[in-house]
Amino acid sequence: MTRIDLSLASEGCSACPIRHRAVCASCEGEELDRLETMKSYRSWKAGQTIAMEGDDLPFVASLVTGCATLTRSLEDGRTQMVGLLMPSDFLGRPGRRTAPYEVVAATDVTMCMFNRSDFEHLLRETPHVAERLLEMSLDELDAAREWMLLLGRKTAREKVATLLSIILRRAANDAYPLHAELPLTRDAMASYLGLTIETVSRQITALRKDGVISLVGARGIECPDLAALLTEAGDDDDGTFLS
Amino acid sequence: MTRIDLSLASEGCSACPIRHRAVCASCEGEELDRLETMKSYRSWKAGQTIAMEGDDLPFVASLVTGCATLTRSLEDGRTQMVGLLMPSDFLGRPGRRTAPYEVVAATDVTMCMFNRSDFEHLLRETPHVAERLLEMSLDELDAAREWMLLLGRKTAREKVATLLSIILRRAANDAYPLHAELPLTRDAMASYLGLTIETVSRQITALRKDGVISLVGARGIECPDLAALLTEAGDDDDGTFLS
DNA sequence: CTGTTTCCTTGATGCAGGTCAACCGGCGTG
DNA sequence: CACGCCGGTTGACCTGCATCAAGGAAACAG
Repeated sequence: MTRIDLSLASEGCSACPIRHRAVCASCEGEELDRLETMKSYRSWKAGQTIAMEGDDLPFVASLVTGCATLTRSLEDGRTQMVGLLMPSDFLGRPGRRTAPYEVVAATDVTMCMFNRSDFEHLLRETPHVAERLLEMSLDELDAAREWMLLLGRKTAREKVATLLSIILRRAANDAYPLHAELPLTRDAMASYLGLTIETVSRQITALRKDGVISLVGARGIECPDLAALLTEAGDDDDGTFLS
Repeated sequence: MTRIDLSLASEGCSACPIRHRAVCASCEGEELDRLETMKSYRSWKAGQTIAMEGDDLPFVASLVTGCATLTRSLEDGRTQMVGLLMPSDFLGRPGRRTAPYEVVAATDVTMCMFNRSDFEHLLRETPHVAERLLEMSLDELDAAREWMLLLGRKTAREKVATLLSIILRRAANDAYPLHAELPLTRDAMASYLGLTIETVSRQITALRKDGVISLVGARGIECPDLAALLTEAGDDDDGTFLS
């Protein structure tokens, strides 16, 4: 169920891959030392549940590697993804004990965890961290609002094109054609987009047949012309809304 | 276009109706005095635009009275409401100059405004305020996520029932049957819910015919049985997601 | 190697909600 | 008073996506 990732545990914060983007980004010297003593790593395998809706969540954490999803559900079982955590994203909320949504590892995941009440103390004493957390929360709020526009008004094709463009943009290697490995199953994509698996599959097929993207192996996608994909996405503004 | 609300301008913060819920909630004494010197009031009539998408927004503000909407749009004109500001809610983001969405007064509106860079200074110097702003932002994020569940997965009837229940709950006078005046036009409701005007109208009619609600005059609704309405809304948890 | 499971694709069909259009009542204005 | 306008309702029709169903391919276990 749980395993310690030794390669990370043995290194200090200064070698951390999310050192300069996570909630700890603005910490230096003493503050960083303090964080160092508070943190612990924990990993989950793809598909494992990190927390259930309503669970007690005694920690907060930064996602170090992998990808995790936040999902809310209705009583009859319909579900909607409401958050997608990527490396450096923050999980948990100071001042709240229970998780308001299910948290699931979409790929293998490693988190850098802090005891919640310890972290709350830290927040009160180091404005740096509080400031950075506010900034990250506001970014997430912006992302959520962009996502609302997608859910409320975009067509299935636009939704799929938008998601693919986000993933490609994240992968952001400067190679052409743009290439990325999908961190999400069709199921997770459908949950993200407020669609069914079948519709996602059909739209991906359609985009492929129209030459906007191509599939490489089981999980890879390529896009020869990002501008074309962005046009399909309905808004050709920057649309960087995964925070 | 702009007018000063004298009844508010003449009073100090201590008489402010949102004194204990807004971003200033935790301020006392000197901090409050400082806010007092920084603030100014401004009002808009229902329907007026407070800021356009992309506009420079040189202030941040607390909504004192009335109701305002935040709306994002696609290039071809489709729009989605992404925020609904009620009294005590905060508008603007420290560290950003331009509004990422259109802000419109849904009813007559009065705001308590601060110059943005002055407010940013204040934030850095008074952790109280920063803390409160973080708390409010996280509440808004929760609200946005609940809203995403609605947009992605609820049926038209559930959407309308959810919105009505939120409005009734906000109005929260203990009288029965529960009563409220709708602060939103059908248009605004449709924008909120990711539906068309026609569908909203039909669903309201349907709920009325089914005895779940009744209409009183042009803008009033009554609900004899909130539990029944919440059942129609699809989730009978508390669903308080207007922050 | 074979059976099972998981993930994905494709096809056939139905329906919720969008679109287009007409109409109604209230209200402000010339 | 007549008129136009605005917000809302209702009807007829259409379509985009969900639903139901079947089958393929890759990964894995025995």
